[in-house]
Amino acid sequence: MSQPSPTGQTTAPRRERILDAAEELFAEHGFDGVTLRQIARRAEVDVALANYHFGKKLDLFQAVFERRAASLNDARRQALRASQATAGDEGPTVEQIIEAFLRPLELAQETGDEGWRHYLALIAYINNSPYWGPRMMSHLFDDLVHEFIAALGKALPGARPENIYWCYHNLSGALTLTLAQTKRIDNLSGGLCRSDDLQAAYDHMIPFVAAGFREVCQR
Amino acid sequence: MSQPSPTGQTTAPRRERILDAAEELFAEHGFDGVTLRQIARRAEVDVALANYHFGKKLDLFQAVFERRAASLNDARRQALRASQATAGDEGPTVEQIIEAFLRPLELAQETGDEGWRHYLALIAYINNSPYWGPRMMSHLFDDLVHEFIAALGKALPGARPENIYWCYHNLSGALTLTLAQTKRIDNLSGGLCRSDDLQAAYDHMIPFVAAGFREVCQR
DNA sequence: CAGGCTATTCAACAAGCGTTGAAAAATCAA
DNA sequence: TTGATTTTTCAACGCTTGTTGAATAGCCTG
Repeated sequence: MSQPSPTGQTTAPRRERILDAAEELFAEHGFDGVTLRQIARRAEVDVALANYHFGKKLDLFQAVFERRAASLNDARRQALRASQATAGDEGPTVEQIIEAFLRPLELAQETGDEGWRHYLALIAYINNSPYWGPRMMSHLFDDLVHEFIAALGKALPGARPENIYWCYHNLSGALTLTLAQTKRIDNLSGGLCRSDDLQAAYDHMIPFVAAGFREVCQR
Repeated sequence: MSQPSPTGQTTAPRRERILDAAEELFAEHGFDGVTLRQIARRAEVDVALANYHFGKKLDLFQAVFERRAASLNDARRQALRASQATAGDEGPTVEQIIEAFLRPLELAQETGDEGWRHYLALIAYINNSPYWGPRMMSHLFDDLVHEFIAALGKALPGARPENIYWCYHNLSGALTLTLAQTKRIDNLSGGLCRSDDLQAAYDHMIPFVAAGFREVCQR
């Protein structure tokens, strides 16, 4: 009676509902800004159940962080491979690589599954946090990032590795702020730009970043 | 007997010590990740004193946020004015404008005053936070940002305002991650890049961003 | 239907939280 | 030295927090 509900909304398995609620709340308020009781309330579940399924609060946080990581990494890796397959011997261009790095995120956010939007906002929170940031990000994303950086190195022959890393840092920052969905650019532009218009965000980000890479790494 | 201490370290006026401690802790752990008791302990002060000087916890947070805002805005505005003064009728170039936007931050962080480093990390935290972000940032920084955007508009004749705002968004993201000082790029690059090497960070960021603006806004 | 396992709730714990009012100390003016 | 004012401490409040152990309900296997 729990899974095949007609609406398919509130009756998902409780374990999953806890993850969903935690994902949304952690993304908006951070680890310390959220209470296990708030999570339980939103999941319509008893407080103790989170503990039964996930252990301590920090373990729940990590479970949320890891739930979608593999599938996200697969999508991005696959996009990179695809661009490499269609390219010639010299490999894909900078634009194509950045495109492969970013578009899967846009697609994930556009599935209509709000969970992905919250998840990516959570990644933004973690990536920008001096405390959780380095360790948690490294653990899940370093391998993938190094693949992309290697591809960029090939697309920018003769570039100094140091320069590539600094450029990646700039890319990562622009992306992080986009994922955070803070609505700041909405206010600033008087409604001309909308944080939730992801296609516009990435359409402007890709040429911006590609030009930056070329400028810094290729002269 | 309190101010003219020989070392000038721990004997600063207590009100200021509270702000310093709060600044550092809020920057690292966010608003909810810090306890008034932790702040008081670091400031070597009684818990109740924070309340006496600043009121509620949120008021203290805002006091920290506002303490250095005016002087920072002045420095950046002055840098913009200087670049406008030395430029001809068509105004400063994109590089010069970005330079004016960023270098005062580098200088602030390099004064040796650790407080500035913490303060700028706090701004990164706020700017990336969906909850505090838009309102608090707008209140203190919108006027200045609009001045810079106007200058960029003049340096990029014919550019669509929408494109300029999206480029500013990318710039803001790269800057925010730099200010956060998360050490992620240090790990990723195997020590090749250092988050606290601000000159390197800005030296790479300025041409990167300027090229991005040109690419997106000027063709 | 019986029995074992998993999932879920209930009730409560000690600890720590932000905040407060009143007492004490320090500072300053006359 | 007085007395008034500001600054700082003390002690405590009511409340919420994360976490837990025991009790209950649900579910599958035989």
